[in-house]
Amino acid sequence: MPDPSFSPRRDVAVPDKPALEGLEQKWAAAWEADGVYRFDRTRDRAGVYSIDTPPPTVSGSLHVGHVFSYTHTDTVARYQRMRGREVFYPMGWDDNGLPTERRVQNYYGVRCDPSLPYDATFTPPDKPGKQPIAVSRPNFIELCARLTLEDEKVFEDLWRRLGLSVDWHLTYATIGTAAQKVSQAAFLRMLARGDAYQNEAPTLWDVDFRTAVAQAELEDRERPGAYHRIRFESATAAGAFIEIDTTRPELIPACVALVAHPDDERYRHLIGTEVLTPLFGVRVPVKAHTLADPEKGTGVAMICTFGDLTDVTWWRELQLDARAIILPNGTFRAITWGPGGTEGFDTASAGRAQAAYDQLAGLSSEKARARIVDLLRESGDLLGEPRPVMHAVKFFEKGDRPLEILTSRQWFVRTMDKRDALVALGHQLQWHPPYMRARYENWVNGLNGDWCISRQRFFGVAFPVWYPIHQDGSIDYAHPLVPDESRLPVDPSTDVPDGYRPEQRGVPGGFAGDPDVMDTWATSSLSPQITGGWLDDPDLFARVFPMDVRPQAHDIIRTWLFSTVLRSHLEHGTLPWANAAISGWVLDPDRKKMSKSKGNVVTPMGLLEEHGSDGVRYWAASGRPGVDTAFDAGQMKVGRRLAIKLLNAAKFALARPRTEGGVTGAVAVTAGAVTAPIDRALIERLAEVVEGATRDFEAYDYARVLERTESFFWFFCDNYLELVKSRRYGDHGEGPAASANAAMLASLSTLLRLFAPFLPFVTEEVWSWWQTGSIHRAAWPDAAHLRSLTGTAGTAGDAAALDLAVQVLGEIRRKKSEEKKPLKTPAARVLIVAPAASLAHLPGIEIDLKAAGLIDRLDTVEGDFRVDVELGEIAQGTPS
RNA sequence: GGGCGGUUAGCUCAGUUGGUAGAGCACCGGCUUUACACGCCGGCUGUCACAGGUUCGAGUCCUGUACCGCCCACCA
Repeated sequence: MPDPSFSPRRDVAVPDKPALEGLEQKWAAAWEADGVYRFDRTRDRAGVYSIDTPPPTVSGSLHVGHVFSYTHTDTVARYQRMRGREVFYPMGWDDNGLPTERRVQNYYGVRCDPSLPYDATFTPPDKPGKQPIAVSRPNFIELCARLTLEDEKVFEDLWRRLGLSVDWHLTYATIGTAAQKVSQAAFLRMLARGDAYQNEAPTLWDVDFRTAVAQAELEDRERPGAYHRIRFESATAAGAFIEIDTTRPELIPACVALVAHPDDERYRHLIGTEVLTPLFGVRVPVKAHTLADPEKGTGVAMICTFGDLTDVTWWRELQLDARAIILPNGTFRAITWGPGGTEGFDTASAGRAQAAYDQLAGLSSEKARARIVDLLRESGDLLGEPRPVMHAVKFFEKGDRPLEILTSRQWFVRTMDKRDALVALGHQLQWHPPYMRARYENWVNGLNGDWCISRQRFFGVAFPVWYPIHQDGSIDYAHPLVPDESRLPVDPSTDVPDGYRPEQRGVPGGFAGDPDVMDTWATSSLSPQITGGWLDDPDLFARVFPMDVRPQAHDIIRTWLFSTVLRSHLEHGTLPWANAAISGWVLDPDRKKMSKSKGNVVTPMGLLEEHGSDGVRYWAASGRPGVDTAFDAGQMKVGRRLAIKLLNAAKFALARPRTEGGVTGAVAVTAGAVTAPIDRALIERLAEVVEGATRDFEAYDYARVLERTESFFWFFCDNYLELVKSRRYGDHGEGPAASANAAMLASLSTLLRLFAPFLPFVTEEVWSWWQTGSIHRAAWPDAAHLRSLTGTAGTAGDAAALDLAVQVLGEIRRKKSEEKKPLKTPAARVLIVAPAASLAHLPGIEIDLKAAGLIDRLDTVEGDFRVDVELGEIAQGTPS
């Protein structure tokens, strides 16, 4: 059976002192020059293995966790390449979004003001000034692009050093033109189909970033708070009160109702009555709703617009008034109370309400809370003192203050009506490890609203939409103006809708651009379409999509993975990929997630320099799919030693034996060349390793492949090579030497290729000593080919022969160790007691055993297995 | 409150159809052995979290409990 990867050179060149130093630079340059990882787009879909690479956020630095998970993907990519598939392995940069905005603002000392026109001559100051300079959105975006370009270069250098086999011609940026065009086109298609819609509704709002955020970007944080027992007086029976508990007394001015459970006997008689809010004297109804929990507080809750998501539900389902008090920046807005005052704020005691409220206007929620507690205490409406409590509060994951809920106009993607389809797609997807599907399903089933994709920010993909302005100056949101796809990407803050002139911007009868940008996930959820050339290169798209794998970490299943599945479902009616390979996190030795500060102490580049890229990759690849793994420099040292061992073992295997016939280290190994029982057993064992490794790689269990290969390799070095050393040097003739050489070379070739996905540098180095071409384009080892080397007779019984040899050799070693004798001490007499069936294998291994064990006399007796060893003396004159 | 993982040697972890408990690191002892002292050989180390159950036999399967971690939740 031909093995095209096994084409040894005639001029084998093994260095005297092989070393790892410098291999990364040497081979990274060679791979680039030779285009080893270049994607060949002439292959059809079946011949391609396509990867939906996660784009790391560039406005930060790469940390150990990135090295960890990207290595996992790279091992699979390299395996697939060696299996003969053309690997589509792009690299993206997530330079879109809030983190970049923040960095650019600080770095250049600027602030985005979308109302300004583009200034082509603008250059940022050398040093950021005290007062941020206001710049237009296009100028701001230019600065973002400029800064991220620098970051991206640093990232690329690290990835090359780590040995990621990406095709560096296939890069993308989430703010790049291609990404903008795809995002906008996909949005317009959603709009046309009705999958995207605009709505003015209560929305989760971050008061610092002053933008809407999505459910997926929430996180709960434990914060100290306090229950305040507040009394509401009956509107009809003076002196009768209802008591409630609240953690947000400052929202009393926004109170629109009280609510109790319909089955709660204590309050049933009050349902349908009205009460007056304390301090403000607003008449609000007492309502019944099943979400009111009799166990919580007093059993009656205050409904405000809006304190939390339950308030939104109550407000909507009970059809209550809206009484909004918080501005987008988180402060209490100015309000006129009393009959004829600001809508919704009618009250019986206007003067008192106004006096109270004026003390809150302009304050943040936190400050207003402290103030209103004083007022309530003075009025007697606060019963007892606040009772401190720790409770979970919702935050934007990147935010510093609790979220508020504000009514605003936002763009949404319909997801609630697609949950069943999304769950079904989750079942079609192959998850590695499988239990990660539960997180996805959990999330989909827990969705409580459509996906809000608009953000009131600047550095993102703009909504390609304008609105007509009525003659009265109001904006006609119901009839958005959209561009033809051929115009994309557009920036509605500078571009003009078809049929309008620039001077019509913002004037009655003219148009207004949509001021918002898309959520970063609304763009990155299209990563397969962006990299695959969905719009511009349908030929490429057909060759790579749906993709083979999405590698990513488990913390963004609810965001990136979910949204990508959704978008692919909407746009193509299919899954975006067949497999999801989920990586775990890197943890501190004390089991905490690697923190930023630690990540800065342990820089990835520093690790690569200290332990070598192969050493670091070894550690990374030992982390099983989906499993959080402790940071362990010890494992990197082990990996480095493994790489060094490979150099030395290869040097030995390729050394020219001292034979008259001039058999060199690199003869081609042909069918039937492996004849000695020990050699045949080794090859059979290796064939089994290859089968297992292939099976595991197909299941994305790269860690097991490494484990299997490594385990075999150490056996190969410590036992097999020691056993056959003498024979392969030709001490017992050319025939026996040829068998050992054939087995050694076949093993070396196979081991190098098994290790190649994990240790790309050292394996390429060794490969280059005696083979042509890159090992990373060589064929993955084949068990059938290996077995053909042992001829057609089969290898039954050979395994037992090898086992016996190893056991006896072990006993001799133990004896020498026990007696603290040098290993070169001869064994004067060795007696093997063993069953006849076992002893029958002895003739086949006797030569190797005697040579390796320095045995002078070897006897055998039938019986239960035992080995007796008598040591001799080291002969005088033995060279030391 | 719901869900998902985990609990095996001092440490980090394997243990895939149930069949006498494993590796590496660390530790101890020994050895310059014509690939490697960035090496080699040998040794020490376990109520497999706990309690039941199924089975001839359970680290492995079932039930429950405890603890750790993560995800989710309408936390007034």
